[in-house]
Amino acid sequence: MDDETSRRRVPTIDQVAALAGVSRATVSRAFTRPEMLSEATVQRVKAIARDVGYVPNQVARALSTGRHGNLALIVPDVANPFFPPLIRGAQLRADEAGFCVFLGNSDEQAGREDMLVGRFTSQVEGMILVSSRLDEERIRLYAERRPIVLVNRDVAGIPRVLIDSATGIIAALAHLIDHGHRRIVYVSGPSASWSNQQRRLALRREAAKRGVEIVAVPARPPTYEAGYAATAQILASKATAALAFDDLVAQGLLAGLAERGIDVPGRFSVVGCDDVLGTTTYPPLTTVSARCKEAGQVAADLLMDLLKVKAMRDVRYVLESHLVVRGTTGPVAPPDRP
Amino acid sequence: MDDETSRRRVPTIDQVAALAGVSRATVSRAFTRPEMLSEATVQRVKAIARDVGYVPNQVARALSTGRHGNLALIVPDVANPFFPPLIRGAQLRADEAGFCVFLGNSDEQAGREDMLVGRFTSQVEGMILVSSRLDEERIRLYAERRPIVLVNRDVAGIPRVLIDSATGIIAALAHLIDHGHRRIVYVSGPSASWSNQQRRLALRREAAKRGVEIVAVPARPPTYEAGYAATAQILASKATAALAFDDLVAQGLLAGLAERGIDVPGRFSVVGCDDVLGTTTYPPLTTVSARCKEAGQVAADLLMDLLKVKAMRDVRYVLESHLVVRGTTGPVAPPDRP
DNA sequence: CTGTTAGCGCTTTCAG
DNA sequence: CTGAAAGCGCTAACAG
Repeated sequence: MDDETSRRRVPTIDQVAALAGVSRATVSRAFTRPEMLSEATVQRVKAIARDVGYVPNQVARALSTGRHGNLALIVPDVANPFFPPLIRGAQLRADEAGFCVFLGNSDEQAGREDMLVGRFTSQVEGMILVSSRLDEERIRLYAERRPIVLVNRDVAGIPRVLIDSATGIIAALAHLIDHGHRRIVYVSGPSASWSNQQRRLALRREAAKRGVEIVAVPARPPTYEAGYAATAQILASKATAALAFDDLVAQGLLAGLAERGIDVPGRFSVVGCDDVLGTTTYPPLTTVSARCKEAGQVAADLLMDLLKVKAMRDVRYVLESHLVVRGTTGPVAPPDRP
Repeated sequence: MDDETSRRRVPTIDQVAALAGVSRATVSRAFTRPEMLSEATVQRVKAIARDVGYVPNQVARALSTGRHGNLALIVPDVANPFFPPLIRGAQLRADEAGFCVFLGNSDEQAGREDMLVGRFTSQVEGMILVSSRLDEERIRLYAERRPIVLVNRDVAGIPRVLIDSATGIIAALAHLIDHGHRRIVYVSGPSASWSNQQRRLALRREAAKRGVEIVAVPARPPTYEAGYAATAQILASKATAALAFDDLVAQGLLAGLAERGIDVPGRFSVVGCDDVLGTTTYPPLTTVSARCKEAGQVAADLLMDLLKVKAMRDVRYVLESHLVVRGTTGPVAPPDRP
């Protein structure tokens, strides 16, 4: 038991009950179901509670009810610009519903994610796992204990929200084609990534349909450095535009281009993906908006719905993306005439 | 009581005890005081626990001990690139110490911050308030209930960690002076901000000492847009370099400069602050590194120390900053000779 | 409308 | 070294 510092003088339900001359149940009800009590009793109890500074102990309440109004959000890396808006979105909704949110950072490691899930389980009513690295079996196991919502991870039977970049990618391709581009490189990301697969596939399919050529150049891991390093190869492909796996890669490419004195979008067009860098650079990046904030909101809403209904439905919520045209795309340059 | 969905199948201490053929007390001790048990018992209990996926219920433990191993971190805006590294840092330490962290987003509003603090109080052992908007009185009040550590907020008597940009700013100034700059603008941030005051003051003092001229141009709120919009005024000042309140503002300025065809660093030098954009842009930004990640780590460590010692010391931890020279600064341009 | 009676799952003396 | 028993503070049937 502790203790002198942290719990000293914190009044309990019994003290209030004694003072008010009622039972503990009555005090409890005065706070949780006042409509069950006479107006007078409620007032009296509350007045006394206020006097002695009584506040129901959430921990005790949680132990008894199993509901503590907490949820957990686990992401691979808080510092990756893709996640903060998502976190923000989820938090916004949680806040509105009076929920507190635990944040976990898995560091992209399944082991750490596993540990975090364990640590959170008893303290939350449900969890949101973003880009989970856990294997399906494990996810299913945890989902049996607590409602779980997945983001950007497609496991049948587990509620999930997926950001489908296909729509945006297709729009981006159309945009480039409209501007006369006929040979376009896709700077690809992690081959195991659900997002990368989506993007690559959509691009390939659409390009075939439209009769333009796609050249794939890898940038792995998908970072600024990788994009920068890929510049030479991209240029060598004789393409006039590039669509990058994400904004970070696109920025790297932009840097590589700038360093070679190649004007963007005058001589080369670049499209990013995710829209996480916003307009923080020059020229502002044309990109496929991933709506990560919405993904967070939807996931949180979904989770809290599940909590309410206490029924596990097989939800697969797909968020479409769209193209945001800014300053890095333009008409294909006229051929050099020396 | 609930319930079928949310608590179904979560193994309890009793099940493990039964399976291991020991008492609950022994299982409990296997996790909290293994040194009290024989090595063999500990192993056996833990093995079984692992098999059935037992993890001690933090809520029950908290009710019994008064300690729940949670802490809260409240920031003004998760999506502001300054905070994620800080969050990451704090979390890293908390994790290592077995703490779970609640994340709160105050949206820069004192009211919301206040509400969050209230909501968290009963569930955490302590809190970290980053760039708190609460007034001192309120902070002091809360600090009486639970240990509180402040980041970038200087309230006497409350443990705080401050990122002192002065050292970095002075280095930046020296760097610019070395390159021949004699008239430099400071693109200032929120006047109420502790950080802005630090930066401005350091710059002013050092400039006076070194005999160079500082021109202040405001960018409020400190955003990309504000930096961009300030470009004209900055140019009009006839300065040859600018030091921006933060990296976002610096980026805005960079965009404004690029749009006018002014070469950086050929014709104009720019220094950012905080080092949150990293090298994600071209040219890579010369900036004053704020070591935000360390700030988070120190704050978390400090808080957990406080928790251990149960004594409130008046700590004022100052983190110095330093200059990171990248590609946006260079020698002052030779005068135009038409 | 209000009281009684059991726990929620875990820790912790106190005995063996 | 291990077990038995007594709660931590609150909620939730079930009776009245």
